[in-house]
Amino acid sequence: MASLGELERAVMDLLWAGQEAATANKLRDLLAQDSAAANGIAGHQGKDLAVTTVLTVLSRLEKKGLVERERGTRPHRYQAVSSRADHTADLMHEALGSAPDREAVLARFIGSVSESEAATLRKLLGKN
Amino acid sequence: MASLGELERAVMDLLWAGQEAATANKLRDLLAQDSAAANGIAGHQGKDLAVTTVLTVLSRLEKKGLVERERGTRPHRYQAVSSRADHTADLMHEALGSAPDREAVLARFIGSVSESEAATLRKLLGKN
DNA sequence: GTCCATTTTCTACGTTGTGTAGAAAATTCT
DNA sequence: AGAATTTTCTACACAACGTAGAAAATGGAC
Repeated sequence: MASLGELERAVMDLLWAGQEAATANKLRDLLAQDSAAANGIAGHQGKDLAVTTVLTVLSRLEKKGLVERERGTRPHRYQAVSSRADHTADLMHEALGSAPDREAVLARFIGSVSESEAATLRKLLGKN
Repeated sequence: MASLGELERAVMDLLWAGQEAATANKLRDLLAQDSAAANGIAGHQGKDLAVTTVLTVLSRLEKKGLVERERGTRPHRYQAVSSRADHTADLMHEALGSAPDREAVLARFIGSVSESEAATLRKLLGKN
């Protein structure tokens, strides 16, 4: 599937966090804020990227099928195709599917899950 | 963590499949066999790589912590550090851990698991 | 102890993915 | 139409990976 670079990931995180579709400019601003926060608010006014950079990344994410763009409105608006939870679950399935011995994988996986997660899983499996 | 290239993955698959530590030459031969089989046995005698290529890949895998080498014996012998099941389960945990909303991820994950896998999970989790 | 065959390390090149952005084209606003 | 905004095109640097030759290290034969 698609593994993401650092910036691609940051953009997806923003899209996943926000509920509405966002423009490239909006995303650029949010990225600047985030990086400022990351460096401690002191002075360092977080590297802000060129809008074209953000647009390039968005195009690549669109090509990878992770992002959808509304071409109708003039500043195009972008949104994640699927939720972070769905995407992450897909990644987990992808990993699981890459092994021929799925049962063994599940056994190891369960073996190293926290107790609260185990509880969550029991609940989820119980209902069916 | 470490994402693997195509050849790196092929080498790991061989190491995971075999129980004993293997030499680079042995792995080269196995890779040639595999690629021959992949192309249908007809003639195409599977591209065989230079041993140095295999050694380079093994070094990189060692640096990534996926492979361990015995330096004592003269043709060094290589083996996987952890089983494929362990490695795959680690990847799943890595994906899971990358999301802030783990419960949601688990819900999606369980939602798209086959019935037999669900059964396996119930068994592994003890409780009903 | 020297020479040869085997093995390992070092170095390198081509390709692809990603971060980055300027130049140019397209579109909208006034 | 002209100016401002937005999008596309093109490009470059850097890292990862597939690939392997050249050179160095090692072990065995004589």
